[in-house]
Amino acid sequence: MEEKEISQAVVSRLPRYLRYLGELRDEGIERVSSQELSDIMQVTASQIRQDLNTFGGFGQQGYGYNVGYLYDEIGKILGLNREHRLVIVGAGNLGQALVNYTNFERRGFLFRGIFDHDPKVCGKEIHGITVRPMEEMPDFIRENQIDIAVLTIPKTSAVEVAKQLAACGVRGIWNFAHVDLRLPGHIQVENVHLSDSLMKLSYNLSSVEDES
Amino acid sequence: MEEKEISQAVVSRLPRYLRYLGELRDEGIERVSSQELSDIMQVTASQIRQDLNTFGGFGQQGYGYNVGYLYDEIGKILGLNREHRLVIVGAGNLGQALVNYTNFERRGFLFRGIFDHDPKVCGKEIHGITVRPMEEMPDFIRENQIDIAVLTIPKTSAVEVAKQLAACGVRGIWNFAHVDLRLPGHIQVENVHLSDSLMKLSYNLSSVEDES
DNA sequence: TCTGAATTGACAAAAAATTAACATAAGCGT
DNA sequence: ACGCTTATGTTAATTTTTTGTCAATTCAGA
Repeated sequence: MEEKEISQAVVSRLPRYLRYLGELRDEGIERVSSQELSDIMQVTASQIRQDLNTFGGFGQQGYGYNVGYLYDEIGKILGLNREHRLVIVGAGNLGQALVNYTNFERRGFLFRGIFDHDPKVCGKEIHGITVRPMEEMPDFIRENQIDIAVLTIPKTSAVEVAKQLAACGVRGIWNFAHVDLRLPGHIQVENVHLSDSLMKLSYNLSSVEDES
Repeated sequence: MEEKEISQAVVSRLPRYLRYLGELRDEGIERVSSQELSDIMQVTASQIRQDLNTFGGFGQQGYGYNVGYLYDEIGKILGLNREHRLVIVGAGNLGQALVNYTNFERRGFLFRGIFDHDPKVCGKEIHGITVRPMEEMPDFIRENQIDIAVLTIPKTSAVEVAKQLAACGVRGIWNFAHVDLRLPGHIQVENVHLSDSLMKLSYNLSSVEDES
C-alpha cells in the first residue's frame, strides 16, 4: 500500500495543520492558499505544499485548498475517522487527567477501562469508568478489543506491564513512563517524556542568558 | 558566548543521554565508550560522539567517557545545576498531576504557586501548596522571582494568560494548552501538545495496517 | 619503556529535510 | 473566448542532520 516511507517529521506536523484548518473552518472560511496558511502558521508555504503532497493532491491550481475537505482528509490520514478503544494503566493523577479530557473522546479515542495496582483506588469511579485491578487487564483488553493502552505508571513496573500489554494484543502504547520500551516491531509506541520536555525548556532558558 | 547555533535536535537528545548515564551510574559503572552506549541506547556511536562534542570534549581517547563526570556535565548543560521556581496556572487534573510529580523537585524544579480562576478550588491545598486566585498571580510571580510558568488551562484563555505571564517577567512557559503562543522572543515556550502526540500514534497504527 | 589495542574528536560523505523555483493548470474579469 | 493572475504540484537547489572514516591519543600489559 504505502509506496514511499513517510517521515515522522511530516507526520508530526499534520496535527498542527489540522488544528489551524479546524479554526479556519469554524470561522466559516472555505478556501485557503498555502501562502495564507504560511502567514498564519509561521512555516514556509513550500513546506506546507510539500507535506500535503506527500499524501496526495488536495489542492487545486489557481484556487488553493478547500478548508473543509483538507481538514477531513488530514483527519483520515491521522486515522481520526475510525474509533479507537483505549485503556489507562495507572489511575494516578496523570491517568485521571487524561481520562477526563473530553477532547480525546470527540476525536474517537474512547476510554473503556482504567486499571491500577493499588487496591485502595480499585472500585473508584473516574469519568464514569470503574477502576479495576491489574489482574483483570489482560482479559479485559482481549474481550473489549482494545487498540491503545495508555501507560501512566512509574518506570519501575512500566517495562513489565508493557510486555504484558503487547502479549494481550494491544496495537499501540501511549507511554508516559520515563523509560524506553523495547517491544516487537508491530507494536507502536508513542512516548511522552514530560521531564525531557521540561529539561529542554530549562536548556533554552540558559541558552538565551548566554547570548548576552 | 554561544559560538555556533546548537540545533534543537541535539538538545532533545540530551535528556535521554542523561537518563541512561544516570542508570549506569546507579549500577556503579564508572566508564563507558560511545560504542557501549550505542548498543544500549540504539543510536549510532557516531551520533553520540557528535552530540557530545557540540558542547565540548568530555571523553578521553583510548578510555571513553567517565559516567559520573559526563552525567554532571550534561546536567549542567541542561541547566539542572541551578534551581528553577515555577508556578502552575490551572489547577485542573493535569496541573495537579504535575505538582505531585516529586521527580521534578529532585531536579531543581520547585513549584512555588498554583493559580486557578475557579473560586471553588482556590484555597484548596495541593502537595502542600495553596491554590490562589488568578488575580494574585502577577504580584506573586514578581515577588517570588518565578522563572517558569506551567500553563494547564483551556486554550480559550491560554493566549491571554500567556501574555500576562510574559508581562510579569516569567522567562519560560511550559505550555500544555492546545494553542501556539506568540510571545516576545526572549520568552521561551516549550509545548506539550498531548493530542498531537496521540494523533501521531493513531497515524502510526494505521500505517502499519497498510503495510500488509 | 615500548607495543598493541581501544577509543575519541574531527572531518568527510551520505542522507534527509527544507526551501526555492518554475512550468502548468484553474479561476476571473472583460 | 481570451489573456492575466493566482496558486498548486513537482523538480531542483540548498541546508541541515546523520553516519562513516581515520589520524591522533591514551591506556594497559609485558
